[in-house]
Amino acid sequence: MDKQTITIYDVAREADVSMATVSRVVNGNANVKPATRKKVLDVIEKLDYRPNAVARGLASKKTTTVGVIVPDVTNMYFSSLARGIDDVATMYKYNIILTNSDSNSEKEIKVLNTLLSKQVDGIVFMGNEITDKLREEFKRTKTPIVLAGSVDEQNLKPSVNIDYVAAVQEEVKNLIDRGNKRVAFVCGPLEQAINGKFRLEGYKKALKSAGIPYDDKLVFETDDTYKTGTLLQLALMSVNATAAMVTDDELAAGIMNGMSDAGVKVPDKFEIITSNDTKLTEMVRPKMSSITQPLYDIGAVAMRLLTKLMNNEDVNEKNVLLPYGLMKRESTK
Amino acid sequence: MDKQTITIYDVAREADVSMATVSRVVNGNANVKPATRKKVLDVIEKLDYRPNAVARGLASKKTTTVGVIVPDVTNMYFSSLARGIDDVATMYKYNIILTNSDSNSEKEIKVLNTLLSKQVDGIVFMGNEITDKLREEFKRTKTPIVLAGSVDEQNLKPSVNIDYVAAVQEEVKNLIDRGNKRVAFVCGPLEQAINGKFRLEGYKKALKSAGIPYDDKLVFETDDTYKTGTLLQLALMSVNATAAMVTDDELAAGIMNGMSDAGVKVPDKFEIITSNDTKLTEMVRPKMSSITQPLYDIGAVAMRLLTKLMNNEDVNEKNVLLPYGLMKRESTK
DNA sequence: GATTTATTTGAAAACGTTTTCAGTTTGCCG
DNA sequence: CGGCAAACTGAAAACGTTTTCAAATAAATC
Repeated sequence: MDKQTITIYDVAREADVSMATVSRVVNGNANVKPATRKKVLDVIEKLDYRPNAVARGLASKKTTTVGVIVPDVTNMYFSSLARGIDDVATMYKYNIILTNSDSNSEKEIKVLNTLLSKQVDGIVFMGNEITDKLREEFKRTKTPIVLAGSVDEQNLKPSVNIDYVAAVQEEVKNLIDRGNKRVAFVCGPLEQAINGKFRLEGYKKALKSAGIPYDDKLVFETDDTYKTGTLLQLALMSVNATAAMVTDDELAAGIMNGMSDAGVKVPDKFEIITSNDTKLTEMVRPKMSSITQPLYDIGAVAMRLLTKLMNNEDVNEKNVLLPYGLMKRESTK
Repeated sequence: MDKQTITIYDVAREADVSMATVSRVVNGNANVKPATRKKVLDVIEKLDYRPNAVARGLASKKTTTVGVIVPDVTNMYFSSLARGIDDVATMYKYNIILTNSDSNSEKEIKVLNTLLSKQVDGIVFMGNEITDKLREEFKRTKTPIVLAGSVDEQNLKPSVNIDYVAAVQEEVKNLIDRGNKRVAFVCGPLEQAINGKFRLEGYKKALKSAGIPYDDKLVFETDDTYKTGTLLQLALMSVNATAAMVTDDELAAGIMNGMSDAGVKVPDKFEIITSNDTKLTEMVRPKMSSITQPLYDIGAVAMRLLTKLMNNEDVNEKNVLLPYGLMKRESTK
């Protein structure tokens, strides 16, 4: 139907050189006489030749494409990471194939495999529950994989994160120090190591060093959505919580609005700290105090790490922890 | 280094059939005897064979990958569209290469070309300023392109949108009917046809039919960011505006918070209507009234349209307008 | 059972590059 | 100039599929 496309062969013929030479000039190989280079370049220009990346990928076994698996791009936390990833990806001449997994283990495995069949040069994975099956799939491939903003308790793969334990511990300590005896811990699925293992541990540690007994009535496991947050006000009140450490910004916004709508003043009657410092924290009233994470940077560093892995450079630190901070805004006293 | 990969040839040998036959069973071609099919399938299973999509792409000239060009995934408006796109893409067995353009025409052209060189089967483009140069690039390729949530005044390419003129006109009319004599129009870059041509036209029409003269002091051209919104309060007050029609949710949130922070009660002293109905409208207090757009659907329909184009099916309506709505929340009286 | 027709199969040529290896030129030196 | 190294260049073999076309086999018809 369309035999319009110009191939390297056409260029070679027209420039009266071999395909090899054309390939060399296209790839910036030094071993080509300036005169021939120019000749070829002119023909390329004239014919409007564009290399076919698929053929190139087949021949060179490099696609300059990396896969990105994300629970949901619609979530600001992940879109921020994704943006950081894409920026350094393009900086290194890669493109990203973006896939949404909905945190569904089956889908994760499925897209992982289609990404591999598409011969991506590497993968950055986001998603906090690394199931055994997924880990098996990870092991099956030699394609480099790095986790971004996602922890695997077994540290099978390189990763970029912050120190969730310390961050939560510090914030909960602050809450306690300000006089809150009953601090709730509102989180996403505890199955996810980031919640059930790390953040919860920080929470417990803070309680312990303050001599407060752990009460699992104060732990609320949710699905991480705004909507759910809005419905939590009553439950939180009924256990006499006066503050909450929340693991997701949208969830936290929901809780806060639920409180406000029910007439519970934030922060006077109820303090809230959230975890991701997305721009949502600033848009909401009162503005939410938050653990600050360099979201964009986590993505960017993860991608940078991946480029090294893809290049077979050796990396000294496989599990990077980026610095976190604590941003006091208006949802805490 | 790694000669681990199983090819179709290995399967053929092991199953004692030809590569053609293996290819047929992999592709679900009907013309293969059940017995051989099973034999091949067993070998595939045993060898853990996975087709190489790159080779497949070269041979078949189909990559089952589409390019998505978006100003910024971090913007909820676009991430919602992107999600719709990805969902129907995977439904039709495509993957998406996602690229951020920052609405920068040069970058748009650049990524467009790298997407084409990667032989994507189609492209969905988001970004509201279609420059002549970009249009030229669009014309250069036979790869189908559709615009999602993005208008081109010249209607060069198929697109999926809502009727921005009518939507804005209707909302501004409501504002006027409620007694607002001075309604501001706060928008992103007027160069973008969606603002400078369509929405502005709706605004003007509404004024006209209410017999109110158009006053360009009431038109505020911005960069569409939250931050800018927060800084607009004074300017809006100084032109005695009592309401604003805003073209972006984050921008609107900024304006509203700017107002609230300055002690101007919304909606009592100032009414605000926004345009994109992202989930932000619900998270902010007061909740923002908005034109509702089926964001996810716009993406989904655009992608569906693209599949048809890629399939050479003919489509009856090239420029789809999806229904919009008006959602009254708390930022209007 | 001989034909005819339909169903399955395989050989080999694409697809558009990169890359290896051997050959040609060129430049330099004595 | 002759000889040798260095700089360029080209032929052809990959890369791992799909696809075409003809051949082989099986099924159906009379």
